[in-house]
Amino acid sequence: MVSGDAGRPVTIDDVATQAQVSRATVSRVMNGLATVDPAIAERVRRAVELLQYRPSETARSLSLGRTNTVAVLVPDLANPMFQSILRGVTRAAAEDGFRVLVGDTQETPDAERDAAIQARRRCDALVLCAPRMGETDLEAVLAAASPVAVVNRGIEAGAVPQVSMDYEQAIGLLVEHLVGLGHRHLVYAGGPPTSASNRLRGLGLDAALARRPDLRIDRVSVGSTLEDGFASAAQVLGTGASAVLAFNDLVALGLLSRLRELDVAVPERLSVVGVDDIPFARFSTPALTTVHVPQEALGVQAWRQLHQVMRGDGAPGPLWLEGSLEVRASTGPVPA
Amino acid sequence: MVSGDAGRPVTIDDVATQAQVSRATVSRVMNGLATVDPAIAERVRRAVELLQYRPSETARSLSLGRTNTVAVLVPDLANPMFQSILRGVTRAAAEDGFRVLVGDTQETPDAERDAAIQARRRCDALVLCAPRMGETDLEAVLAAASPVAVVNRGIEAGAVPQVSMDYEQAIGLLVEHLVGLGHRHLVYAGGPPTSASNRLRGLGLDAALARRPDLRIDRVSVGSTLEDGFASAAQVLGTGASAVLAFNDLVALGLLSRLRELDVAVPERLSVVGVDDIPFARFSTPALTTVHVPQEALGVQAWRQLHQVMRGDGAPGPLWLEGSLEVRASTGPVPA
DNA sequence: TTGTAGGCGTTATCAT
DNA sequence: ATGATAACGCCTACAA
Repeated sequence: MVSGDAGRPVTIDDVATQAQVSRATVSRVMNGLATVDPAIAERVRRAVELLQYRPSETARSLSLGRTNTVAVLVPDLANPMFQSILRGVTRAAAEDGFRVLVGDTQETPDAERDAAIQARRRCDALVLCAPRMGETDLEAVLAAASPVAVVNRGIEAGAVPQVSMDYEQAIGLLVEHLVGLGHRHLVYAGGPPTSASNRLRGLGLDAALARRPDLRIDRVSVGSTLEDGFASAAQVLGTGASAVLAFNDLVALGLLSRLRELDVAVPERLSVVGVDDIPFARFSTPALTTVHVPQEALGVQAWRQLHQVMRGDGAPGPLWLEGSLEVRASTGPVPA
Repeated sequence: MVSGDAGRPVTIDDVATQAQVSRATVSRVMNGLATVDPAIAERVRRAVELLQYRPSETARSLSLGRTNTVAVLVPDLANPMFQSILRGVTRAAAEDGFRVLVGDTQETPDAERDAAIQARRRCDALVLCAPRMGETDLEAVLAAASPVAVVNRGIEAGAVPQVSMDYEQAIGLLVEHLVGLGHRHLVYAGGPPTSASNRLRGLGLDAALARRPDLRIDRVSVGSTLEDGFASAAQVLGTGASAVLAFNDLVALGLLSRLRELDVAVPERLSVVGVDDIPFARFSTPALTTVHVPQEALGVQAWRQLHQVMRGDGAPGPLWLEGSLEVRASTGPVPA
C-alpha cells in the first residue's frame, strides 16, 4: 500500500530487477533467512533503500497464513476500565510483534456476536472483554473464533483462556474494612444487572453475610457512571446505612459530589468506598477508600494466555487477579 | 483464518465444489454482484451455510488492493484525550465499513516515525494524533504514509487533512471570564514544552495580553497530569496571582486537591480553571470552570476528512474546532 | 448467466 | 547459494 514516486506500489519484483537477482533472494534478505552471499545481500539492501521498498503485509499474511494481529472487542471504548485493558493488550502484544485491531460494540449485545466473528476474520486471535451476549451466543463465538481469550466474564468452558478480576474478593476486603470500623448496616449501590462483574460483587456480599450474620446489607440498583452515582444519593441515604459500597469508583465519586452538595459529611456521617482505584480516587475530596484493581494487567495477562495457546503450549486455567485495599479518607468510624 | 470442522480453513473452492459451480459464481454471490440465477444463488448460499464459509479478508485485501482498515497512532493510550479521539475515529470509521488498528508509541518520539510507516503497511490510511516527532520526520511520514490525517498538531503543509482544537481561542475565553471577575494577575500552569497544544495556549495568552495591557500573566512549567497539578501548588501560590489557568483539567483537579489540603479556599482566595471539560470536571469539589473541548469530534472529523481524501474528493483545508466556556464553582470574584 | 484464466505480492519447495 | 515455480484465497476481465 506504500507507493513509490511513480504512484504504483513498489513490489518485490521491482527490487529483484533492480538488484539483478530473483524474488526468492530478495525475500530471503528481507527476512534474514538462510545464508545469502554478503555481496548480493548488500546489493539487495541498496535496491530496497533506493526504491523505498516495503513488503506488503497483506501479501505476507496471505502467504504465511497469519496476520500477526489480534482483535480486541470491548462493549464501550468510553469506559476507563476497557481503555486500560486495551492498553494492556496493546502493549503486551506489541512485545510479541502483534498489533491490535480494536472494536467497539457500543453496549449492544446483539452486535457482539457478528462483530466478534467479523473481527476474527482479519486477525489471528481475539480478546473478548466483558462480553454482554448470552451464554449460547458466547459459546458459539468461542467455537467459531478460536483462539479467543475472555476477560471479566466467568464462564464454565474449561479450554478457553480467561482472566478475570476477583470482585468477590474485592468486596470482601471492603466489607471487612468497614466492619472493622464498627459499621454494621451497609448499602450496596449496585451496577448493571446484566454485568457479570456485578454478579461477582453480589457473591462477595453473600459471603460476607455468611461470615457475619449480625451484618445488614441493603442493595439498591444504581448503575456504573458518575451520573448514576450522583443521582443515587437519596436512594442510598434512604436506607439509613452508615456506609455505602459503590459498584465502582465512578459511582462512588459521583455520589461523593452529590453528598457534598447535600452537606452530608463524609466520612463523619457516611463512609463511602469504591472499587477500581482509578487515578482520580486519590484526588477526590475526601480521597476515596477503594480496592486497587490491576486493570492493565488484565489485558496483559489475557494476551499472555492467548499467546500461549497460539504457540500450541496448551490452555492455561482460568486466571483470577486479586485487588488490594487502599484506605483513604472517605471511610471512618461508624457515627455514635 | 476461520476453520471448518476439519481444521483446514474452508475456501471458496470448497463452496464451489459443494454447490457445483465455479469459484467466480460463488464470488459473485458473496458480493451480491451481477445477476446470478436465483436457483444457483440459493444453492451457493446453502453451501456457504453448510460449510460455514467466511471469505478470507486477507485474500480479499490482496486482490482488491485495500484493507478497509485505518491505523490510529497515539502517543499514550492512557491519556483520556487520546482515548476520546480513538473512540471518535473508531465509531466514525465503522459507519463507513472501516476497522481501526491502534498503535501506542508510549510517548517515545523516536518510535513514532517507524511505527507510522509500519502501521500504514497494513492499512489504507493513517490518523496521527498529536505527533511528538520533529518537523523533518513528520514531513517524511506524511509523504511516505499518505493518506494521513493529523490531529492536534498545527502544521504548515497544505494538502494534508488535519483537524485541531483551537486552544488559543479556548485560553481567550478563560482569560476573558477571569478578567470579567476582576482578576488582573493570572498564572498559567503550563504543560509539556514540546507539546504543540501547549504552544497554542501560549499564543492565546499573548493575544489576551495584547488586548489588555493592564494584565499580568506569569507562566510556570508544570506538566499534564493529576500528579503534576498536585505538585505545582507551591509554585503557583508563590506567584501571588489571584487566578490560575491550568494546562488542562487533570492539572487543575490535581491542584485543587492539593489546595484543599493546604486550606486555600477556592474560589474565595484563588480561582482555578482548566481546559478539556473531562467528565470529572463537573464532579470535583468545587466543580471546575473549564472550556468544553469536543474530543470525540476531533476523531470523527479526522476520519471524515481522511475518508474524503481516500475517495479522491480532494483535500479539505485545516479544520479548527472551537470550545465553549463552562462556568462552574471554581471561579469567583477577585479577593478584595 | 456462467466458466476460464490471470493477477494481487509474498513465501516456500525444489532443482540446480 | 540461487533461481524457477507453485502455492496462499480471492476477484474480475474476458470468453463462451
